[in-house]
Amino acid sequence: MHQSATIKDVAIKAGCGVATVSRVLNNTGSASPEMRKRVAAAVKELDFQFSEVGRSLQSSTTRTIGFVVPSIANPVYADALQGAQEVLNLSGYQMLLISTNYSPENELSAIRTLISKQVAGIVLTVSDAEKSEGLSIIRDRGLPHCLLYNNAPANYESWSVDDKAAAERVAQAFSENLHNQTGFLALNFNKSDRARQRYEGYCAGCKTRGMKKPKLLEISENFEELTLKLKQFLVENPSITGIFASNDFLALAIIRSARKLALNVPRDLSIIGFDGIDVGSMVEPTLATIVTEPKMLGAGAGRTVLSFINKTDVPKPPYAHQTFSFRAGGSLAHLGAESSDDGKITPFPSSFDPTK
Amino acid sequence: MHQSATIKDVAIKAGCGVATVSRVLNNTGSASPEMRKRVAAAVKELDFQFSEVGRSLQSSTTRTIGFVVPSIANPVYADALQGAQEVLNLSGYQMLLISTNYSPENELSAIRTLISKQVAGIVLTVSDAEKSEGLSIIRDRGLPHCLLYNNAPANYESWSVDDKAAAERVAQAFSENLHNQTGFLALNFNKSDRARQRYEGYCAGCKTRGMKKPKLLEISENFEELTLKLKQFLVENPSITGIFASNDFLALAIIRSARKLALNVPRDLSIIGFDGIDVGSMVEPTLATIVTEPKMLGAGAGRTVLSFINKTDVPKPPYAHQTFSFRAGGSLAHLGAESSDDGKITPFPSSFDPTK
DNA sequence: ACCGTAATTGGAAACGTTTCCAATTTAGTT
DNA sequence: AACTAAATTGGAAACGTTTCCAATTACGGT
Repeated sequence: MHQSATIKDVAIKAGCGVATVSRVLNNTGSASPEMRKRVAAAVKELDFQFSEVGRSLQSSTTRTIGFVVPSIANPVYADALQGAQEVLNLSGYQMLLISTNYSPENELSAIRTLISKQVAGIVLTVSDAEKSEGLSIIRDRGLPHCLLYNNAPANYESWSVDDKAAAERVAQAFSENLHNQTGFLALNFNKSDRARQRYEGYCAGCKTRGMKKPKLLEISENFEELTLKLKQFLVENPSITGIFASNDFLALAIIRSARKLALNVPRDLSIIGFDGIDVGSMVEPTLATIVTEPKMLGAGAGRTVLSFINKTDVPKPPYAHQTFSFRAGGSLAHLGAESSDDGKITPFPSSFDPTK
Repeated sequence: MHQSATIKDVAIKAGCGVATVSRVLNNTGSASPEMRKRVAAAVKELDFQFSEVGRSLQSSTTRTIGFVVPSIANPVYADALQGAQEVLNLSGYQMLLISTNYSPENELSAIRTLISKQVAGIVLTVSDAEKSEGLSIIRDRGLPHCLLYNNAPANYESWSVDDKAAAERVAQAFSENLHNQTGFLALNFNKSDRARQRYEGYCAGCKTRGMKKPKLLEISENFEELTLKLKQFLVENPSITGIFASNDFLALAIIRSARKLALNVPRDLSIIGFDGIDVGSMVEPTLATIVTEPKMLGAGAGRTVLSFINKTDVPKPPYAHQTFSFRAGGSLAHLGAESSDDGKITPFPSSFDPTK
């Protein structure tokens, strides 16, 4: 339970001044072999490690990058963090992580906290990049930063999926398979500009391809209600043949709900997801989805901030159309002439209860 | 791009000493209303925020807790981190996060880094709690700490799933459904004491219930080879009727592989997973699995460390048998008399290719 | 008007580093 | 042997806080 030794302790034990210890340990300035030996011995004996706090105060820079994300539990951000982590570790930086639960107020206080902790840079995902107060603060201070999963306003660095283009690609997929009227399923629509941009892009894509404007199906946290909402949704919009879910998790959930309503996916209802999580290709039917690369994006954002700090070349984010790809899957059906069942549904009873 | 203001700047602008500013801002000691007003004005004008670095140096404590986990991308740890995050935030602490990629060397250097950053406490998952060098260092220093997902040696605090008991529960489930010879599927068996303890517990459970000793099927990172390995495994062990996968992800992967081999789950092969990820109950068949609560565990570990720091009552981890529960699912079949197909298999060709 | 007590205030030290600069030692040249 | 240049060394200041302590000011009560 011993207190940490300081450089002063080392100096005393080695019988020299603190300046010498500092020089020896940092390999800056000269020192006699004899002195090096004595210092090394003292360090070993005391199990000395520098206090980063002392160092930071003196150098006014911490080797710490702040991260602000909506949720760690969301695999998209978790993967991005893992990617960033690997990049940071190689450069000897650490990750100070705050999750905001999709709340703009938390974003602001998180950013303030990171600033007072004197992080060397910040990687962040905000709920609305255009209006974010925290983001302006960061800018005003001239803190190295990079957006992640936010399509950036002018002059902001950002590593992100081009949500609009990706959503248009989804419209294309539905169109190619002769779907005309589809739905868009979103969670927390108002809390994230990502969901909104996907919807926007999707509407645009549908319009371009002469499809009907997609119907919006919005749900809150509560997944239990999803089945009921889906049933209601399909009754109100009987011509719907497909649903674009704004993430894969929702896609799998809606497939389950469809199953509970005795609907066959994809025969009665096609589903396309977003994100490309691995389990999507393990389930039956496999999930048609937009595949993204969260790890690559997180790593990129990390590298970008590091490059600002080190004043090296800023890495180029991928071109918009390279931030995603479409993965075909069994959940998307082609509405050929042979398809007699055109979306008319018999919503219940549930033929199968997976909770049993 | 302005430099951060310091307390000295505030003092000058407010026309007083730094001690006064400190007292006013921290609400410690007295100050005249007039003075408070002047200081407040100066703070606002300069957009002053304390430097936590300066504060930490003086108080020799950071409001930061270090976290060491094998991987952020693994949803179990991601969820645990999210749970811890929420607890920390409420107490005004932040999370300094390092992931080790399941490597003991990285564990040690991560711990050293955290110590030199002077974290107030550490929550950590190590690959082998009995032998961890980093853990001893933490102990020697008397740093507040708590293990997460490691069953603790004596005197160590830990929030963890009782892997052995949970694995025994899996044996019970197979036994109740009249399975006799089963397999155990593990990834990175040697890198984690979790997997080993599950295997141990599972073997013990099978023995207790008079089942045959489970066969071990071990794979490396590469999921592509899984199908081939499974085929080989079943050819070599034709009497196997069920497989216990050491996590849900593996369970879903093995179900896919079974499907590729034209095997029906659960008719030809039953599967039980571990972790209880949500998608497990969305897929068809639903996944029988051990449900755990990573968020609760992460939050508990966080609270434990905070309680050490604040010298308040240490929260009690759940009793061993409350750290998990068994969730029934369609992937586990009852081998009744009507089951004519007793595990004899015709391993190929694949009748369905989900990548098409 | 005067005194004692309480409230208010600021100077200075301390926390653990790095780095400037000056002082000392060593080595090399004549 | 004397002198110069180079290498080695340590003292002290600085980074941004908090807090001890002493000094100053304000306020009631006689």
